[in-house]
Parts: sequence; C-alpha cells; structure tokens
Amino acid sequence: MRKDNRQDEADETRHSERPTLKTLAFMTGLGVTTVSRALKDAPEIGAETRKRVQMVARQIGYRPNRAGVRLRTGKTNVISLVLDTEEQIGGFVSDMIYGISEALAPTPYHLIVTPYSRNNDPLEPVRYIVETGSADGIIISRTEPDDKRVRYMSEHGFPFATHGRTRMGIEHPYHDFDNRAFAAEAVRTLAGLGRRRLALLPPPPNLSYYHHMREGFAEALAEHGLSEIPFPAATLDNSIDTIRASTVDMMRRRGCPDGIVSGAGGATFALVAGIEDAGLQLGREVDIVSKQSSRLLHLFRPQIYVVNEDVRLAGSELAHAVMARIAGAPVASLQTVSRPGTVERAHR
Amino acid sequence: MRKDNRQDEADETRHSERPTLKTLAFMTGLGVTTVSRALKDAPEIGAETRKRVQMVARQIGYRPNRAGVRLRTGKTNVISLVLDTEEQIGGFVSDMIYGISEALAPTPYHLIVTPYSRNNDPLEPVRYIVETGSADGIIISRTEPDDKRVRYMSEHGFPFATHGRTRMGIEHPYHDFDNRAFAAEAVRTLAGLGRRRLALLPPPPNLSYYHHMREGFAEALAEHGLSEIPFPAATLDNSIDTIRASTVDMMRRRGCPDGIVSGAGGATFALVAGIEDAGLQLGREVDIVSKQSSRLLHLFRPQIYVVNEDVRLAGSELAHAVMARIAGAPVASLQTVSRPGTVERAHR
DNA sequence: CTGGTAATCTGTAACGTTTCAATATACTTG
DNA sequence: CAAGTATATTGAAACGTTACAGATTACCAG
Repeated sequence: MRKDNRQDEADETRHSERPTLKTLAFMTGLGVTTVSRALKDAPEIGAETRKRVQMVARQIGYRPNRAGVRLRTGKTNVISLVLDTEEQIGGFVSDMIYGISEALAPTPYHLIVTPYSRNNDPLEPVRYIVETGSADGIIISRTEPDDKRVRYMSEHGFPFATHGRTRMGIEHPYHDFDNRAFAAEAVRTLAGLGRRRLALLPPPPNLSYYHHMREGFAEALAEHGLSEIPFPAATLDNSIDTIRASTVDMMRRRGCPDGIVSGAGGATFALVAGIEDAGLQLGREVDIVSKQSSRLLHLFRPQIYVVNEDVRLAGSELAHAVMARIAGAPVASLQTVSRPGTVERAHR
Repeated sequence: MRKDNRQDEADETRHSERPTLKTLAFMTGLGVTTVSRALKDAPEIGAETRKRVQMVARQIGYRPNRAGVRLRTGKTNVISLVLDTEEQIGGFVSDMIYGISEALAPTPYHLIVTPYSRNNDPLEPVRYIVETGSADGIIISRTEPDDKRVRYMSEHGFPFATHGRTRMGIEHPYHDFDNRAFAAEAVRTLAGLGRRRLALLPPPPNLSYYHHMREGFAEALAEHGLSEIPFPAATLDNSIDTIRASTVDMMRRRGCPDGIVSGAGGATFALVAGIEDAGLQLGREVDIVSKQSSRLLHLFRPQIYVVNEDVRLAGSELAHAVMARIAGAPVASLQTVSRPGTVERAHR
C-alpha cells in the first residue's frame, strides 16, 4: 500500500506547476531521497543514476525550492547588506551594490538590503538578522575601531565582512581602502607643489578610517615638516551647506591652508564652492587632493588632484569574503586592503 | 496517547531557541492552530484568548518563521528591485533604494536587489522571479513604451510597478516623473533668456521617457517658434567621454545651439566639459537647463539652470504601489506622476 | 429533554527539502 | 555455502506554518 502512488500520479498531471523533487522522483522512477542526493553529488549514488537524474533535472528546469531548503536546513542563501539611510552626498552605495551583485550572480546567493536610520541603534538591524536567521551572512560599512556590531556577530559566530577595519582584537573578514596611504600620498603631492599649511576634511571621528586617514596625514606632514590647519567642525558626513560654510569660514582667516586633502568626492564639491566663495582660486592660492569614487571631479575643476577608489571592487571583495566565511574559510585569508592608485590630474 | 506531549516538554527546555507557534501553544496551553489564528485576529477566536496569545507572543518576541510561511502559503514577503548593472553616471540607484526601504520599513516586506547586465535579456531576471515565485512583487525601471517585461508580468498576473509609463494598452501601476513638463519648462526658460537654437540631450530612444521628453521639447519649441539643433548621436546612457566628445563636435559647428536641455545631472557634467572644451562659456554663448537627482550641479557651475527630481520619493511611491497591488488594490489608483518643480538657478 | 446551532477550539495533513535509519542487492571471503 | 560487507536505494520524520475538517461545549427553541 504505497500511499504515494496517488500523489505521484497527481504530480504527473499538474503540468504547469513548478517541478519538485517529487516530480523528478516520479519521472526517473526513483525515490525522493535518491534524487535529492543525486543532485548534490553524494558519493553513495551510482554514477549512472546520478547522471540520469541531473540530466532530467536540467531538462525540465528544476530549481530547488528556497523555502523548503531554508525551512529544513536553516540556510537562507541570502547575504544582507546593512546600510544607513542618511545619504552621504554622491554616495557610493550603488557601486557597492553593483559590486556585490556581480560577485553573487554566479552563486545561489541573493542580496537583500537592510536599511537603518543613522539616529537609531546600528546594532538593531544586525541583531534582527542574526536572531531571526534571515540571512547567512552580513556586510556592514561605517566600521568603527571598537564596533558593537562586530563584537555581536563575532560572539554569535555569525559570518560577516566589514567595509573598513577594526581595532578590537577580533579577527574578522574585511576589505578596506588604504586611507593611510592615500592621505600620505596626498600630502606628498601637495608638498611637491610647494604647499606648506595643509588641512584635512576627514570622515567623522567615530569611524575607523578617520584614524587611518589622520595617521597618514600626520605622518607625511611630519616627513615634510609641514603644519596642519584644523578644519573647523566639518566631516564628510556633513551636508553640502555645512561643509561649504565651514570652508568659507576657514579660508577667510589669516593663516588659512594652502592645501587641502579631502576624503570623498561629494564633499569636495562643497569644499571647492566654499573656497571660491571666499574669493580664492584653485591651483593659485590653494590646491586640493581628493579621493573620489565617481569620475566627476575632473570635470568639476580640472585643477583638482584626484585618487580613485574602486567601490565596486570593494563590494565584490566583501561579497566573496562573506561567502568564503560562510563556507568555513579561515579569516586570515579574507582580509584585503586595496592600495590607492597614483594621484591624477586632468590632462587638458 | 498524545505523542505531542514529549515534544512540548522538549520545547520547554530549549530556552535559547527561537520561539515558534509550538512554543506559544505550550505556554498558553492552547493548540497550535488556535495560536496561529489568534495572532492574525481570526474571528472564530475568543476575544480574551486572542488578547492573551498576542500578549505572550509580544512578551517573548515571537516572529513568524519566514520559511515556514513561505513554504506553506507561497507568500515571500519580498519585493524585488530589478536593476541593470551598467552604471549610469551619478546614477540615482541609491536614492531609489532608500526610498523603497523607507516605504518597506514598517511592513513585513524585505527588499531584494536583482541585477541584470544591460547586454543580456532584461526579461530574464523578471521571468526567473515570476517562475520561481521568489518575490511577491517586482519594481522595474528603464521602462519602454512597448515593454516585454510589463507584458509578461501582466499576462502572468504578477504584481509589479514600473518607474516610467508604457504605451501598450495595458493598465499597470507606475510612478513617473513628468518629463514632458520638464522639457517644455526647460525650453520656455531658455526662450526667456533669448535663446533660439536649442539642443536636447535625451535618454536612449527605446525608453518611454525619451518620447515624453521629446514631446515636451518639441511642443515648447513650436510654441516659441524656436528651432532644434540635433545632438549628434549622444544619449544619457553614454559614457562621460562620449558625451563630452559629441558635445565638442556639436559646439564647433556653425549654427551650434545656444541653449541645451539635459535629462540628467551626470550627463550634464560631461556636457559642460564639452562646451568648455570648445572654448565657449556657460551663460554667455550657451545656457543649460538640466534635470538632476543629486544636488551637485549648482556647485559645479552656478550658471546651470536646474530642475530637481526626487528619486527617493519615486522609490517610496513605487514600493507603496506594488504593495497595494499585491493586496489587491485596483490599478487605477496606483498610477502617479510627479510634476517637476520650478527651474532654479544658484543664488550667489 | 431532545436536537440543533452557534461559538471556540483542536489534530492532521500538507508545502519541499534533507537527514536518519533501514532495506535490498550483489559481491567477497573464509 | 554461510556470513559478512560494500553498494545503491529507500520511507519516514522533521523543519514552522496554515487550511481543512472535526470536536467540544454551552445555549436555546421546541
């Protein structure tokens, strides 16, 4: 008395429905278990059977039901990108997403975007994902030297990768741009132009790369015996108007900087506007070296010196890192830092 | 002989595990079915029981298991945003995502990003989602007047919303920016400045809003008795270099335009660079009216006249539209067009 | 009282998958 | 040839949820 009989036949009739293991089992005359195993190349399945099953599966376009797998195994095949919704000007989010997508495309993983507002607790979305198991891995950005989220995910053994490094004695996968090298190189460039009094427009001081950038800046400053003019209360996170006003303010003082290093392309727009508001001219009274992820700065003002950051690459690296981590790869192999390219200027 | 007894007790012990309906059933002393129904306010559940269950559920932080729901009901609680990965310069993707996220945040829906390469068939990702049922609804952009994807989803009764309208006799939810009004208003502005020979930098001609923009452009041109100078083979999709080169080419000819309408902020950067390459000056020999989604154009060149498009709003509208469609709302109520704001210029 | 009906509540099955323990078959080996 | 063993295959159970068809109780009309 095979009660399955009834169902197999029913299965046969529902033509338009999506094929399941049961469908395959019926078609091949095998049991569901065998089919399941054959599809994942289990060793205890006969070579011929395996081939036969896989062939039929491909023919009828079988795709494992994600909900079924997820329910049974807990594996979601989802990578979650956790983002803050307070748009940074000219943000690099789209590039990051494209990079991740690119890496995920040939895999069974899907990308889901989990937002949080910067005024809320950044740990919250992470905790939600870990507690509900709604993803297999997480990618975060805006990493801090001592990062709650990193600690939390580490303690819970949850796979993740960070855009940016930490300094908390926890080893974890990351990808980072070498902001130290960038800042140092930027200062050297300005020194080479004869600039002596430099200012830095840095990221907010709670973020890891603030420190890297500052270190590189300070290091090269000392190296060339230059001095720093402090930027009054402005960071890359501020609005265009804030940065612009802050810049005007700074540039109107006596002893204003003759060289500025900017950590992001969007902010540099505001920076330049401020400089010009103050009646100064780029390449004359001041020079700027700026990082950028888009390619617009050279069009904006050809006098700007530019270092490109490939955020798309970062996204791709991060995606590969989380996946490898999920697969159990050792952390040490999943930490990459991309060196900045050379400082470029528009060739007109 | 209640075989469940064993399991209920086991359930009781696994403290750290995530609560399920069974956990709730055990705690309240009710059956799993009752609990399930109580949580969704089914009418056949006693008022007191309902309250009791919901209270306990809230206390212990019960969250329905998505895989369970999905497997049983087919409901994924996922909205998929289908994107092409060929980055348009200064693309608005991040804004769109933020807008969608915003709308989805207070709902059980998650956002998943499904990319496709522009050289591949754009129908493919859509078909994948529909066939595998991996989302409850889809949002697409780069809508064409006769759009395969729209036809496909319509025929399959799959909920979706498009960024941009179609002209194929199929009613469906959409959100669009009134590009016709934008172009017309842009032309009027240029006419008001005494410009007589206008060029349009349009989107690629296969997209719907190409036609809208062209119509508005042509209409206002006729209205003021102005003439069009054709833009040689450039669209908003082209690279910076292409647009720039194309612009130089155009501006060096006799009878070059004295006014240009540009459909996107990113392209306008290239456009301006081209104009200046040709030795012309903005506000003197030429004026530009450009749409933008970021706020950078005024910083770039204060002479540019700008119309802002709120892509974040678009995202939010689209998300609401799909969700409403999923819930069965009539299509007619889910079609919105946002009117452009006034043409602005930097006030220095 | 009897029989009916509304109001509450409940067990079972099913969604598609994988894991476990078991079975059937063929092949060695002493 | 008995007994063990490797090979190939299998059904049942479980993951967490909801739909279905019953069950139990209380109440009311006749």
